[in-house]
Amino acid sequence: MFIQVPKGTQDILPDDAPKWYYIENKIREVLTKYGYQEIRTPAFEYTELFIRGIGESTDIVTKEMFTFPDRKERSLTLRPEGTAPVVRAYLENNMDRASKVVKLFYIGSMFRCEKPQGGRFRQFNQFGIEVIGTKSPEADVEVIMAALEIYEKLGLKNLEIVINSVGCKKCRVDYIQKLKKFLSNKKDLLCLECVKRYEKNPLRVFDCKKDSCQKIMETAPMITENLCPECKLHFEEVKSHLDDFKIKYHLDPKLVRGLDYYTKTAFEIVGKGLGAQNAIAGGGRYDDLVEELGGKPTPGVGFAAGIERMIMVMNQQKINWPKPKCIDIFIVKVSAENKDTAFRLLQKIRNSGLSADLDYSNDSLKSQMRIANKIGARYTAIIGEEELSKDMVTLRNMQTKEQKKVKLDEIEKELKKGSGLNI
RNA sequence: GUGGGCGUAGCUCAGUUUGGUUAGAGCCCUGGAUUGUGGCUCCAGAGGUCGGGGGUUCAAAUCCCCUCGCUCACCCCA
Repeated sequence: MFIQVPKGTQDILPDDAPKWYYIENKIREVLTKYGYQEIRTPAFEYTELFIRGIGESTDIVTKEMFTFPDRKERSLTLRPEGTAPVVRAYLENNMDRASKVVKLFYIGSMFRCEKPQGGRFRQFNQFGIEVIGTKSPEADVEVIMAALEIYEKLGLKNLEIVINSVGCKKCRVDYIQKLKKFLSNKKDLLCLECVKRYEKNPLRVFDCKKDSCQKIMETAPMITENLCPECKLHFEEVKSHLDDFKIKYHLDPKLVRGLDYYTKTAFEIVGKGLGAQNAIAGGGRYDDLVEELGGKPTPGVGFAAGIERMIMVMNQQKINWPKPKCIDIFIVKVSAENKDTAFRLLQKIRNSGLSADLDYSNDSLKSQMRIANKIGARYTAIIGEEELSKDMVTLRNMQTKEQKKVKLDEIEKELKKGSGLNI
């Protein structure tokens, strides 16, 4: 076997590439309308950024990062997510001084060293947005609406919004204590995994799929019942704005996200029929992150969305992708003697702004016509003795089969007539 | 990291249970029928280390062991 792509990576082949730029353009179009500006950060950062940003005990940091030393033994890591780098860039470039609220978006590859699975890759692409500098619940809602509009414009259907509040530093600590207390005398009833979770992050016990653990958690205290007044009010306002815009959502007090920096609002957008990896976007508020990374206390909110998973949903829902543009004109030479003329004409047509191509081989006319047909050329320009003697080509409309002789100089004019060959 | 399924032509797959001549089909590709004209049809042709290595055997795509890859689920996430 030849060398293959590394595990969990993939080639985007010419047939699929247009899907990607179609999606990327739509993302840029919608987010620009919402007042966001694009930012591009490096593919790797100093490892410490992610340890401090995402959290030392998270799965991403403990077992999923591509980490390697540079030549001076400084530890680098391929970015596993986009928020920490954006906040780093925000601080490093003093963006807080330019305006009070900064609204950024990014599109790019992320890297996590996990075992690949349906909808899960080691290099995958996300787009995401970050609103830094406001604690207004309107920002939380705007972020969700921006994501929804992108999905809607691309034709995605059957999406569900799941939302929760995970509280702030203060009320979460109180709540976790309460939850631990509740679980402490039930530890022997929990599964092995959940006993570990109890120690590490008791909120995750809610996620366990085992019936026995679920049963115990039914009577557990809920975070939403234990929010401090500020968090409770914030959550109420977020919900009422969503109601106001008639955006349907599903409240899930058990939704806990895997990154430590989330506070208050946490949400996911879930696609149906995607298998186990069904979250196409996830995000929330991170009011402590900027400070964690060395800035002044500054609130923020955002989300990250998986582009591969979007494409999976779109393919599954049989969305009509825009057709890629075909070549305008394919030059066909009757014999090898017309090669030079054909080559010169080719470049001339290209210089006029039309797309053109030809087959460089000396294959038969029939074979060249087949190629023209296969690549979907709108017209062929046939060059032979007969045409050359009059400084003309035979222009053939490949759809209608109509053809006529046209002066070399008038090919461009002929094609640009609009309806094309009307002969 | 744990567990299941699968690797045969560029693609989709048959053949593996029960080892037995030159490993098949459809699509795709190339050429011809049509000597200056594509798609449809017909004809012909090309294309394979049967994922890789080792073992058993007179004989292995087929049985055994190892390995690599893909895939699904768990964990977690986009």
